[in-house]
Amino acid sequence: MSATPAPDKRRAILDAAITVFARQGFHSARVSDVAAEAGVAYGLVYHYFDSKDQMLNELFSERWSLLLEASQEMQRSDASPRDKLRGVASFIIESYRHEPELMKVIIVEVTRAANSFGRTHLPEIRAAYDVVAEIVSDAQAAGEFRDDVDPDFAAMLFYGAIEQLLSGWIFDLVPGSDDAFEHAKQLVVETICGGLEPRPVGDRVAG
Amino acid sequence: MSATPAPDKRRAILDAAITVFARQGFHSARVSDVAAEAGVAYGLVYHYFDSKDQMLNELFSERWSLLLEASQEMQRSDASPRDKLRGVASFIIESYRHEPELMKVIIVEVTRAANSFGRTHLPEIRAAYDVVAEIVSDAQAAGEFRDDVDPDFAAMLFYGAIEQLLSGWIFDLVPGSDDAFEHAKQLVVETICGGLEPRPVGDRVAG
DNA sequence: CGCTAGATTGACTGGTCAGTCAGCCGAAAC
DNA sequence: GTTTCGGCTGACTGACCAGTCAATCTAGCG
Repeated sequence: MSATPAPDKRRAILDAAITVFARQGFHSARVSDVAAEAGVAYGLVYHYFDSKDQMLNELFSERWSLLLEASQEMQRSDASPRDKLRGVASFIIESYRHEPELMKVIIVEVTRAANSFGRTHLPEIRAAYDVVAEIVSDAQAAGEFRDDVDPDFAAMLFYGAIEQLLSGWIFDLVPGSDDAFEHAKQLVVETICGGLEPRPVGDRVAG
Repeated sequence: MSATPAPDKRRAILDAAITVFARQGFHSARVSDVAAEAGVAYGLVYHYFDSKDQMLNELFSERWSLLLEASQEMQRSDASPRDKLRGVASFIIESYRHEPELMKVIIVEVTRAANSFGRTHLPEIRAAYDVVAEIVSDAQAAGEFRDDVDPDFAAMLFYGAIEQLLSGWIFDLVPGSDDAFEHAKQLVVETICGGLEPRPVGDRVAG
């Protein structure tokens, strides 16, 4: 009947993989751990997936496409550049708030693992950077951002900063309360747009 | 005689480890690869080192202590906050310019590998963040930086941004010419201190 | 009921390496 | 010349684990 014959078990395995990869890291996670966590026989994992790698690839792509989509939607909107950036930052931070394990896996095992899975997914990752670069570029064309900063450069700073924040929460370098999340959303954009040095006059009119 | 009996071979092994780890990544680098690269018998590696891990640990700590020292020196100097930050950024970027393989290993295998070696060296890594946080904190006390941004938060943004830049060069996301390095030193500090939005009046008086 | 097909099981295999170890070699000591 | 000892060698071992596969189970169907 359906194209995906028995989606329950397949999903259960994927969910178990999130938990196990987040807990032990992809490398030291055994396939048997995933099977056990899912309450399923070892062999069944290979019924639904070609390899251990494929599970991670699927987890990443599934989620990253949402991020990409959300970013593009922000970019297309008629919000201010600052609000567009805030939208992207919010989406990422909200993703972490709601699914910290999945985001941990994505950041730690893919995005920041440029040697292994990061390389595989480089095009997808870069696509997300490009959207941010576009936001900056448009803002420059409209005179709302200074034009002596390369948009790609700005995009790297933006993502680097947010990833570092998430890493801080993931590894308890810094407490990750709901309050901290809300605060961070504002602050990361405020800092990147406004800078650390005080503005001469009063604060600019916030969007 | 000397405390370190035959430093030549030991150093040769360590240097070979840099090359091999940078080329293949720590995980897929075999100890036999390191021995071959050093032109040395397999067993000799274990004469000088307890384990494969120890080599990486030593490479990291050796270099990171220099970074920490340089940062502390900047922090103690009477330069402007902006110049202090530029000093730290410059040191890191210069390190990459002169020893790209070593820096690649440090960033990719330790700093951004929070699951494995990053965890081991967390105290050292955090110490470097703390110095930057102190620079920011002092600047705030002197009224030179706005005080509504948490210094630890600012430090994370700063390091996140720089690491992302290095990653871009390391993995050829972005060309890494001498020019790009000089430009990046200026721009990363300028962006973080000055922000992406244009300053109302003329540029502030640079230090 | 007998048949088929897909889901499910888990013991087993094959390959990969980190780390060991028994011994070799050359130089200094006597 | 012989002894000693640390640097040095590389074949070998033991552990680990991804992926395989033959067999069993279950459900639908005529």
